[in-house]
Amino acid sequence: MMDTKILVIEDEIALSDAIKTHFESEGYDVKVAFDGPEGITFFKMYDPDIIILDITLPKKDGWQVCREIRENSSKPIIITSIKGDVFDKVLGLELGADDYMVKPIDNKELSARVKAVLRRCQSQTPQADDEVIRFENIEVSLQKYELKLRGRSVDIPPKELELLYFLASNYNRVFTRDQLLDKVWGFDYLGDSRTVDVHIKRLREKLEGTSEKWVIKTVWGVGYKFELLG
Amino acid sequence: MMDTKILVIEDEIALSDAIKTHFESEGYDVKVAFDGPEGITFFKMYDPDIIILDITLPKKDGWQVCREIRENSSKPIIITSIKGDVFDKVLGLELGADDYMVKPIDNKELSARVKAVLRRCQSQTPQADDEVIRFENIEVSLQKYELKLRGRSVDIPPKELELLYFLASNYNRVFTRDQLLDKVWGFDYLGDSRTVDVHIKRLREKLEGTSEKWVIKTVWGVGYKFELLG
DNA sequence: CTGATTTTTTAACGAAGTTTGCACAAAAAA
DNA sequence: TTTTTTGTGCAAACTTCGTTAAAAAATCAG
Repeated sequence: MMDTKILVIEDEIALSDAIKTHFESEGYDVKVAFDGPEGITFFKMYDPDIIILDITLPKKDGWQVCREIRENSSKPIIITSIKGDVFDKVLGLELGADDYMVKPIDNKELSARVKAVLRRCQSQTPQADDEVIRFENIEVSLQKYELKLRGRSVDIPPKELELLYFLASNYNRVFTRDQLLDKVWGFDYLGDSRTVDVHIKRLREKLEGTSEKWVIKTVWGVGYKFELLG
Repeated sequence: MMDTKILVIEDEIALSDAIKTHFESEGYDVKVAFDGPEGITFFKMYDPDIIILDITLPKKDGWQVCREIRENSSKPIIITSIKGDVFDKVLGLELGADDYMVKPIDNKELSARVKAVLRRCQSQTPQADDEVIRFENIEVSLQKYELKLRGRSVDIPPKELELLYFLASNYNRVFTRDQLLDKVWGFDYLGDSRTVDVHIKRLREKLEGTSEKWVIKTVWGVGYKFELLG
């Protein structure tokens, strides 16, 4: 298998080091650039398969770098943004970014996203996308923003879908309300943790009686989990 | 229960008073410093969980204070600045501030930000692998918050689970009630050591007859241990 | 842009579950 | 026996949870 090459454009050395070490341990080939112009140069020289690009960079910011890379190439780009940054999803997508993450970066999550993005870009059929979670009688697609129960499409608001998707893709694991706010609502979210309860309630209404094999369970004093039953 | 300590470094007395009153009414412990050096001193003495730091301060400005705090600690810092101040977000982020607010300060928003920042800092940690403790017929997972006896999932309240987890992961070692209160309930817990007895009792009820190979044993005059037999 | 509709968030309150303090009984050492 | 330590039952205090309703925010259609 040919080594997949990752270019990391990131000025915070501690972070870029961590990412480099992590991906190298997973068998990728990694190169790091520390500012915008260096990023562009390395991109041309190194010809990476995927770029992980920070928004706040010295000399030339991430948006600009993204734009320039897109002039010559359609290689996938994952954008990372610091908390508190003015960060525009839509702008990112218009510039041709393929995914984005808000710092702090969790290596495991980054890995998953890199894999997902590569898979997406390598498979020619754009419809064939693996970001669908399936268990008995349930199917959650983040890309189509669609929930299917017993094969039937069910209307569901976006936040509920995202919450369900997150819980289901980390099944059996408990998350506190605060963790869910971070992961589903986002790092910068300001708001009450009781919000989670209400969404869970509405999810349970929709899912009620769909299957005996799984359930959204309350772990008293801790939080919630999507549990697969034996 | 809410024992979170906030250090407010702010020279404008009307404002610091308002903040103090507000957070105390929400159950936080608040201390106020009125200039830079005092802020540093209080930081060392008081060991707060979070710092709310004004930029314009007598004697030593907020940037400098931020820098000095960051030399020794990664405790979260929220910076406040007067509207119209020369105010550099990026500089702030580089110095390690965690959030910003522009005056005038709205108490509710400040509360929300404090909560959000604390949440962020707390959910940094728990990505750890699932540490499951296993002995014959027993399985304790802190990640799933689950206790399995003879392969069956058994309902158990969080404190009991944590106590069991702690004892089992330090099997054969005796802990006094006070040590258990420290380790399981938290070092700042104030309460009766008989509480431990009660939890031990209920644990024993649940675990009774599960296995001949281990037991929660009383060490008379000392405390308890999870003992492996054989 | 405006008003209607949907979604999300907040607030409140009762219900359910947990933890704790206390009193006293039982057990172990002295 | 006396003293000390531990076990247990119970009720009170406390936390957390589920649900509802209403406010606020976002989205959509015209």
